[in-house]
Amino acid sequence: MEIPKQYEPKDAEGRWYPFWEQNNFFAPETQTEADAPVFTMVIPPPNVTGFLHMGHALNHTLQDVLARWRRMNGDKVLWLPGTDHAGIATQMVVTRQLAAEGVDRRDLGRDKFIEKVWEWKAHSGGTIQRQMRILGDSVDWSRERFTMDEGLSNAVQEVFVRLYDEGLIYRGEYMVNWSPGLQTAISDLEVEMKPVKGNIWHIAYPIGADAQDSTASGSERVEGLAEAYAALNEGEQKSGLLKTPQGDFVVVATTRPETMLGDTAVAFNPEDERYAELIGKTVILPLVGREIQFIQDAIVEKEFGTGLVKVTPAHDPNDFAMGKRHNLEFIQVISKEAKITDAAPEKYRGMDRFAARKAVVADLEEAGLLLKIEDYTHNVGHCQRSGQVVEPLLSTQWFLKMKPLAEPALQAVLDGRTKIIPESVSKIYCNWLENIQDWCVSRQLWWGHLIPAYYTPDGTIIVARDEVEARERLLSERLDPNTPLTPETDVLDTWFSSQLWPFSTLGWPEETEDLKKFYPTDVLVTAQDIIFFWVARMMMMGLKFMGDVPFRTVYINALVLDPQGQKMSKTKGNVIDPLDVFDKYGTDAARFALTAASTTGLTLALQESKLESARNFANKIWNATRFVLLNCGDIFEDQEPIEWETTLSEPSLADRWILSRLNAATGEVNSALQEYRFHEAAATLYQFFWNDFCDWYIELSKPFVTDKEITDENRAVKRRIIHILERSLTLLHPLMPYITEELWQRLPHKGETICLNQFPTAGARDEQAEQQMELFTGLVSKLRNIRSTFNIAPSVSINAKVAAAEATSQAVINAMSAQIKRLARIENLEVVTAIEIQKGSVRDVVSDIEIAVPLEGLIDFEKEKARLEGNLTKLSKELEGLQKRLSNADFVARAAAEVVAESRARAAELEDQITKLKAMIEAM
RNA sequence: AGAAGCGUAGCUCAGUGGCAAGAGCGUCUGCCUUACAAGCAGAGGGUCGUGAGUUCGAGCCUCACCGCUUCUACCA
Repeated sequence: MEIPKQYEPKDAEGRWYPFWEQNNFFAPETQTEADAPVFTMVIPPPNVTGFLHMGHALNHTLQDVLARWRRMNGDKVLWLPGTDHAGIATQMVVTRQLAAEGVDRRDLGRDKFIEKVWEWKAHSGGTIQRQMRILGDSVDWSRERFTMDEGLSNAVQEVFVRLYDEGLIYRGEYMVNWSPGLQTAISDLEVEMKPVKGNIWHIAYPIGADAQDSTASGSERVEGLAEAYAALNEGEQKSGLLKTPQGDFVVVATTRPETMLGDTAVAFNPEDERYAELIGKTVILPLVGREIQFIQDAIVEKEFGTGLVKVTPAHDPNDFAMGKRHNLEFIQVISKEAKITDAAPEKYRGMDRFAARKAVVADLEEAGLLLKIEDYTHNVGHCQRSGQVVEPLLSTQWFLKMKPLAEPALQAVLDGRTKIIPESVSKIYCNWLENIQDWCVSRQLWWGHLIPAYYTPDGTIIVARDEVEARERLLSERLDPNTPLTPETDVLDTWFSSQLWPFSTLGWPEETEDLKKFYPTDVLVTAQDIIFFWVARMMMMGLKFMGDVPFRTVYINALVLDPQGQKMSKTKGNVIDPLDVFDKYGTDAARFALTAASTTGLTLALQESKLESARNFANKIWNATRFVLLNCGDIFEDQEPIEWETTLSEPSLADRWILSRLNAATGEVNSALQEYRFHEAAATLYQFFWNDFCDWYIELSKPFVTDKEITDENRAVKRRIIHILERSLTLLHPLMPYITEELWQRLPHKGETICLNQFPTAGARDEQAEQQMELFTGLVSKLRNIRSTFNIAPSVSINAKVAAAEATSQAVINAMSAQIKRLARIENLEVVTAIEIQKGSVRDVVSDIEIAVPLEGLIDFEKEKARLEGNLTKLSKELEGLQKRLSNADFVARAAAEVVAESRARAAELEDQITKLKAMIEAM
């Protein structure tokens, strides 16, 4: 049989996915047992425009581990795939593509553009799906969904209408985050605050009553204000006014001087005595000439800047609130294009906001009103998608009231109906819900779900599923059903449809079989950056429309960092493409590395070394199987799976031990996955397979397995090794699907695929066998250690004497003596009752066993003495600690009885070893 | 500004109040021992951030401090 010495992942990875998919192994219908438990997950839908990034690779791997594990446990598993229409991102991609062809989106028109998007999706939209197949995602492709599908669009419409009818959706003119780059409103969550180096400009506003026409128009320069301001700041501030021969001035400080064109008040704190005298007075707004009032508002902090704030109600959220409170005028001086409007003086009209800032500053300087410029770094909102500075703008938009929806979603997590892992994330979740703000859901885009609303010529809003229903609603509101209706052109925020994902994908609002069977889902595996965007909103919608939480458990997977522990970002240029990684190391290795790195933390630094060791592990699995196939293939009589052999020969110590270790590993893997401790499952499998199975069991099997004769005993060992290997591959399959399928298919097996092979359940441990094996491995290791310490070449044989105090130890040594000799390369192993003092021997002790290795002439006595004394010191120190503890009456009285007993036993063992070591040193 | 999390071997991280604090990688030594050099065998490496407290007993619990990270809110 030809089997390469190195595992070549490409081969197996290309072959098995089509086989799995064509045979429908991943459809829940594959599980035909009627009362099988149902296990459901919906995939966090990636953007249809996107490519999978490292975060997806991790996210999908963990979901696939769960799905495959549960499926092998006999559950009816549905892992539902799909993609998100990603309004902004997709519109940008297609717009850019059209632009490259020389076509302007606006010339094309809305309907044609949307056609183009669908065309684009048909041709280029399959990337995600192809990549998911490479990852090995065991999703049910027959149930794949897209957020713009007809069914999901119906769900969106239905939800919108119902929420509107309940008064939870409203339309109105409010301050929103406007993205001038995208020409749409965006939600608070889509605004990213970034520190920007800027300035605070201190500007003098002349007091109205005293103001001369000249200063108001700015045609004549005011002299000496800056000096007066400096003087004012020197002394005690009784009054905040600047008194000059040309009249009194107040000073405001601002980071956005261009917005002064829209100022309609100047505000100060009611408790600020410096400005109390200003009540009832007005200022003349420089450059504009508008007379505006003073207001008092507690939001203004006395200590910040000058304690006076210019108020621009149409261009700042706080000022907007003040404007509402004090009934101020709202003057929009910045347009949706971020240009100065006609509401501003002619000179500035049409200027870009940043150009206008420069012009305003220059003109104030000219007029002598600019008193101070401070450097200042402050947080400025940027549009997450376009990167442009967000403009707070007064705009008519649709909003969703969140408080009434948030309350049940909060409660569901507090009372544990949905469990968030890790626990710390649920605090973040709760905190956000407790302070939730209304959500601006309308977007001025073309690609997305149209808001189901109509307007009559007089501006009455009719929300309805379609025009027919709209006319019915007109009638029911006693309006003319033939009134001309203009449909709304705004679309909904993409997250408005994503929040319905756990039930819209199952057919809602229809009462489908799937919906009944699969809702609520069991687990949502997702990333922490979409807890607010997505998880919290799904919770709200699930509770609202399904009356139950959308998922029992939310598992937050780690954020994948680069090898230096830095967040990956395009600007830093440290983004790692998962497909490159999967290509280089193999899918199974990459999956294993990601699973093994999924520890309790919220981040995960992806190191090459982890991928390498995972690749080496895959190779180890390959070669262990290669060994079995080459040496045990001769007993494959038929394809019947090989069970644990008990009849041909009595199981040896090694046999009992490996079965016990397998049971231990099986139990640990099952409980680790049950509790989402992915790294523990991976570590357990790695250690069991490599350290127990390969390092010891396969090694111990060699004399039997490579024997040309097939005795009953040899046959039994072969059958046992095949059994353990088959069980190991099955345990490994959820983490490493391709290599395990590839190898399992070559072993005697039942069933078409390892994907549906029964996952092992843990049998009983054999404590005695484990203890005895520990004695054996300890002895072999000690002998190897002696060889290594004295530089005995592997080719050189040595002799050894051993004497065990306990009868059980003696029995183990006798039973395993051939193996001890083979593994430690001992020519003659003498088992004696006591070792007499003998010069020229290396002495040591392991557990209750004394060892002597005659190495006449090879021993440096000084060094050897130092070595033994080193051991002695170490043991004595430990014993000292134990004795101190045991002599403490409080410890003996209060500590658990087992702990005390253990300490005593350990102390006794140490005393024994110390005595032996002392004798050995003495004898030298 | 608030909130949360993290500081354990050279690196990345595990670690239920109680065995002698672990793993992978890296380092050092010796091996092409018939499954695997992507391997085998052996070794070295730790005042568990600092300081106090609780406890018979603390890497783990409490408090303070230092350092790093993230999230939320945003004051002109």
